Amino acid sequence: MVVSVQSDTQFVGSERAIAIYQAHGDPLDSQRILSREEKKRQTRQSLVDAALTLVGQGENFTGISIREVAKNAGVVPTSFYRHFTDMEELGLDIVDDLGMMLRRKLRAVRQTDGYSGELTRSSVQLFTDFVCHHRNHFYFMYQCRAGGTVRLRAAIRNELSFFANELASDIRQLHMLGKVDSADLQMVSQLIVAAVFESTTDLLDQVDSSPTFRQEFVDLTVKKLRLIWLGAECWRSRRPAD
Amino acid sequence: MVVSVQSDTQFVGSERAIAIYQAHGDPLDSQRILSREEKKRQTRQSLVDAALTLVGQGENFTGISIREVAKNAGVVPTSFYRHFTDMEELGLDIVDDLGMMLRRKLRAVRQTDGYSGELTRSSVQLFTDFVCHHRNHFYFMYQCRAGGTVRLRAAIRNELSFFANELASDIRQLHMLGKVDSADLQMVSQLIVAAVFESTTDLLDQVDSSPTFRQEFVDLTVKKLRLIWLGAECWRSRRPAD
DNA sequence: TGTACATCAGTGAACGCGCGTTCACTGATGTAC
DNA sequence: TGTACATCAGTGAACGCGCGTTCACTGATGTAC
Repeated sequence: MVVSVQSDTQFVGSERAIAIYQAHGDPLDSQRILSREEKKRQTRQSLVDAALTLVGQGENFTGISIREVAKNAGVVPTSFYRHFTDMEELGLDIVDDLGMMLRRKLRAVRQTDGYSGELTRSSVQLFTDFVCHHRNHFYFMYQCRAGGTVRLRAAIRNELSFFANELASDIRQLHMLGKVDSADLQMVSQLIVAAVFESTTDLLDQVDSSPTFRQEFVDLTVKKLRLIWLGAECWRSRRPAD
Repeated sequence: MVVSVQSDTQFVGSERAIAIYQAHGDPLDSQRILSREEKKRQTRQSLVDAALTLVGQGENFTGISIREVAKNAGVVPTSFYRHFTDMEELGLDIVDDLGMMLRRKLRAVRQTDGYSGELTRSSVQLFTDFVCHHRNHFYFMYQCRAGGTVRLRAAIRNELSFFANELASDIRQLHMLGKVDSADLQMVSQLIVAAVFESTTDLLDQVDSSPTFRQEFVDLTVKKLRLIWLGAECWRSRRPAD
C-alpha cells in the first residue's frame, strides 16, 4: 500500500496526487480516488523526504528552513504547518522513523535467524547494509546527536541506549559472557554500540561507498568488535595488569 | 601577557581597549599604549570567544551569524571581515586552537611525568579535567564533527587521528602490547580514542558536572579502557572464539 | 624631537534577500439527510 | 441515489526581521624625514 515517490522529482498539488495514483498498481482500487487522510499522509511524507534529501545533499538539518523543505516537497510554505509546528517536530518524526525501521529489521533478523556463519561478522554486515540503505537518516542522526535541540538529542540518545539494552539482553539470551555481571554487561554493550556507531562516520563520509570500501569497513569493524569481545571474555577471569 | 576579558561583558571600541589596559597589571608598561597589532589580535580573540560562548549557550555553530558574533564581541558586523572571510574560517581557527592546547598539555604531562599512580586512570582524569576546562571548545568539536562544512569536518577528523597516532607511538615507546603488530596497534588506538570521545558526550551533556558525577564518569571510562586493554593484551595470543 | 603623510582596524548607512508566521481564501473530499 | 452543508489540506499575498555583504568614512597608530 505504501507508494514511494522519487524524492528528486517535484510535483505541485494535484499533480502529485495523480502521480501517486498512477504509480499504484492494484487494479481493484484503480478507480478509487485517494482519501483526504491518505493524501495528507503522502504530503507529510514528502516533507520528511525533502528534509532528508537536503541533509543528504550536505546541508545541516539545523540550518534547513521550513520554506526550503516545503519547496522541495512541492508544496507551499504555509502547508508545512498542517503537519508540523516546526522543524524540531519534523526531526523527532525522523528519529521515530529510523527507530521503527531498525526495530523491524531487528525483529525480522531474529525471526528468520538471518545470521549467516559467524555471528559478529553477519551482524556487522547487516548493519552496514542497513546504514547504506538509509544513508540520509544516519546523516541526520549524526548531525543532530550533537547539534540538534535538547529534545532531539534526547530522542537520539534514547534510541542508542535502546540498542545497547537489546544487545545486552541478546548476549544474556545466548548464554554468552557468563562471567560478566549485568552492570558490566551493560558497559560492554555500550562499548560495542559506541565502537560501531563511531566507525560508521567513516562509512558515511565515503562518498561513493564502493563494494570494496564497504568490505574493508566491515572487516575493520569486525576486528574492533572481536577485540572488545576478547576483553569481555577475559573480564573478571583476570584483572588488567594496568 | 594574555588578558582575559569577561565574555559576558560588552565593550564598544576604545572602551574595550581601556578595559584591557586597566586589567593589565604589569607596572613596567602601564604607560604603554597597545600596539595596533596587539589590539587587532585582541579583537580577533573576542570574536572567537563570542562564537564559543554562543555555542556554550546551546546554539548550533552552523546557525550562528556573523552579526551575532560581532555583537557579542562588542564590535560592528563589518569588523568581522578584517579578521575572517566567513564563519568557516573562524571555525577552523577554533579547531587549531584546541589542537594547540591539547598538544601543549600532552607535552607538559610527558615532560613532568604528570601521571600519578595507575596510568589509565590518571590519563582519563587529566583528559576529563581538560574537557571541563574547555567545555565550549568541545561542544563545538562535537557539533562540527558531523554538522560542519567539509573542511571543518576534515580538520576535526585530522585532530582525532593525530591523537590516535600519538597514543599508538606512546604504547610502543612504553614497550606495551608487544604481541600486537603496528596495523593492529593503530586499530587499538582508534578504538580507545573513539571510546573516550564517545563517552565524553555524557560529560558534556551533564549541565552541572558535579565532582561526584565527574568521578563516576572517570570510573566508567577507566573501566571501558581496561576492558579494551585486556582484549588488546590477549590479541594474537588467542583468536576470539566467535 | 617634531612634522607630514600612510596605513588600516573599526564605523555606520545602505542594499536586496530569504526567513517564519499570519491571514482570509478555495475547492475537493466527507457527511448527514 | 441525490442534495446541501461541513471540513480542512493546500493556496497566495503580506508583514516585519535579521541576515551577509558593499561602500565610503574616520581617526588612532605607524613611519619617513
